[in-house]
Amino acid sequence: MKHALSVTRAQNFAEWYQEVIAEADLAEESGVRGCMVIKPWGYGIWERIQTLMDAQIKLAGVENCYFPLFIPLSYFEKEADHVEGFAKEMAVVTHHRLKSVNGKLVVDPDAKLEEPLVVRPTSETVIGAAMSRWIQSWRDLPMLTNQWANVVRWEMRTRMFLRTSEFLWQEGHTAHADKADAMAETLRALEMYRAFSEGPLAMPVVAGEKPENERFPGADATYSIEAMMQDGKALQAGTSHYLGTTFAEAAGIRYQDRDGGLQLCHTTSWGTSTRMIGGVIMTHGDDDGLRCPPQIAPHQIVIVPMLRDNDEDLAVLDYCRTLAGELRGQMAFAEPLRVLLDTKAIKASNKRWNWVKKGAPVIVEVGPRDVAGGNVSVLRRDRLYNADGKLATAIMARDDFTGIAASLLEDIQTALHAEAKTRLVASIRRDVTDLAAHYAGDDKVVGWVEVQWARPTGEALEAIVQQLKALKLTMRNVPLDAVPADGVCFFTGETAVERILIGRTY
RNA sequence: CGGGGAGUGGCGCAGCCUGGUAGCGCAUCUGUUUUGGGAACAGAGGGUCGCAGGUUCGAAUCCUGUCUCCCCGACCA
Repeated sequence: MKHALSVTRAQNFAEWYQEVIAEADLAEESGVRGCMVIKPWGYGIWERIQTLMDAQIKLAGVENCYFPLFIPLSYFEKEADHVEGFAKEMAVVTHHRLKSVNGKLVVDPDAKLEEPLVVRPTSETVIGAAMSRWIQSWRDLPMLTNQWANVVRWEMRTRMFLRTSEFLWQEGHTAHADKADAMAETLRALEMYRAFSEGPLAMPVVAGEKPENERFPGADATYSIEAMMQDGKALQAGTSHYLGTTFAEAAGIRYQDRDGGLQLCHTTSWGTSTRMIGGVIMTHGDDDGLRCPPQIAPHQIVIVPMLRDNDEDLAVLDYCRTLAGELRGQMAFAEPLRVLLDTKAIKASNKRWNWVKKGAPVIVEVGPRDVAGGNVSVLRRDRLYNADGKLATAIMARDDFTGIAASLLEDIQTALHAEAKTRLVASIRRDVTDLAAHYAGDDKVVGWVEVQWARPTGEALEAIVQQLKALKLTMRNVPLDAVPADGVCFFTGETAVERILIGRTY
C-alpha cells in the first residue's frame, strides 16, 4: 500500500512527526530560534481549540482579560521559588532604542531601561499585582480571570508545537477566600481540561497530581493531564496549580473578611497551550498524515470537484455548490457543519491527497459521473483504506449523504477517541517488577508503568528521581481515579499510600 | 550549554577533498494531449551557494567568527 508520507511511524517516529507538520501544512520554521510560523491549517485548528475551550472557561464564570507582555524584573524577585524556576529561560528587554552605526543597527547604550523587562514566561506575577489592587473585600471573591496570550521561555531544545520558545496558550488565574475554594477551582480546571481533551481533541488522558519534584515553581500542588502518544511516550497536555498563599504573599493579595480581619487569598493558575496540537498529531496521525478530529477540524467536509476544463465543469461546480449549501444547513456537535468547496485550480487527485495529509475528516469527490447519477464519492479519513489496501471510497446518493453527514462526523470523532483510548489502556502496565528490563534500551518505549509508592519526600524522593532518570524515566502523575494502594512501595518497600504512573516523556 | 550532523532556486539534493564564475530531481509557468488511485510530452523562468570577515588574480569550495535547523544529553508546557 502506498502511503502519502515518505516516513512511517514505525520507521522513525520523530521524523514522521516533522513530516506530518510539513505535509499537512501546519507550521514551518521562522528563522528565529525555536519560534514557528503557524500556517492557516495549523492556526485554524488552534482557533477551533480556542473557541471551544473559551466557551468552557466562560461557562465556569471565568472572565477574560489581557495583561502586558512585559513584566518588570522586580516582580519576579518577590517569589524565590518562582524566579528560581524560570530565571534560566527568560528573555529580557534591556534597551528601548537602536542607532545606526556605519549602516548597521546597534543597541543604543544611552537607551538603557532603568529596570529590565522580562518577556512573560507566565503571568502569575503581573496578574497577582493586578489582583492585589482589585481585591479588597470578601465580596470581591472569588476573582476568576483568564487570558489568551503568547509566552516566551528560552528553551534549550525546541520541537514544533511540543516545545517552542514562543507559544500560544490560555492561562487562568484565580483568587479565593480559602484553601477549600481554591482547591475546588484547581480541580475544576483540571476536569475541564480532561473533558476537553477527551471530547474535542478525542485524546484520552490520565488526570492526576504531580509528585512534589514535578510541581510548578512556587506551587503547593500541581495537577496534570497526561496523554499517551503513539510511540508510548507521555505528553503533559495541561496543568492546574493550587498556589496556596505563596503568590498572594508575594504580591499582597489580601481581603477583609466578614469579621473585619485581613486575610491572604489562596490562588490558582491553570494552562493549556499549542502543545495540544502536537498531542493531537501524535495521538491521531497515521502514515498518511494528520487525522484531525472533526470538532477541531477547520473544515470538516471538503468537497473536491473533478474538473476537466470542459463544458461539464459548470454542472459539476453547480452540483457541488448545492451540496455544500445543503451540508452547511446541517448541525454536528451543536454547530453548523464547516464545509469547504475546494475550487483551487490544481488536479483533483493532488487536491485529494493534500486533504488526506491535512486530515480533513471527510473528503467528498464529485465528478461528472456522480452528477449524472445524483451521487457523491465519500472518503472518511479515519478509515482511508479497505482491507485490500485500496482507497475506501463510498459512492452514495447525494441525499443519503447529506442525511448522514452530521452523524458521520460524530462517528469519526468517537472512533478516533476509541482507537486512542484502547491504545492508552493497553499501554499502561501494572505488573512490572523490573523497570530497567521493561524499558531496556534507549529507544524502547513501551508505554507507562503504574506502581504503588509511599510518597516519600526530600532525599528519599530525590534518590528515586535519580534512579528513574538513569533509565530516562520520569514520574507522570498520581491518577485521581486509581484504585487505592494495597501493597508496599515499589521503591522503598514501605507501606504504599497511592499509585503513580512512570514513563518516558516529551 | 556539551557531543554529533547539516545549511547550495519553493522543496529534496550533488558539487567542496584536489579553488576557475553552479547542476540534478520534484515543484512553478506556458502550450498540447489527458483526466475518478498522486498524468505525459515539449518549452520557459527562477539561486551573488545561511551571514560576516579573511586568504587568493579568482572562493559554493580553503581559514576564522557567527546565526539557524536536525539528532543525543542537561533544562522544560
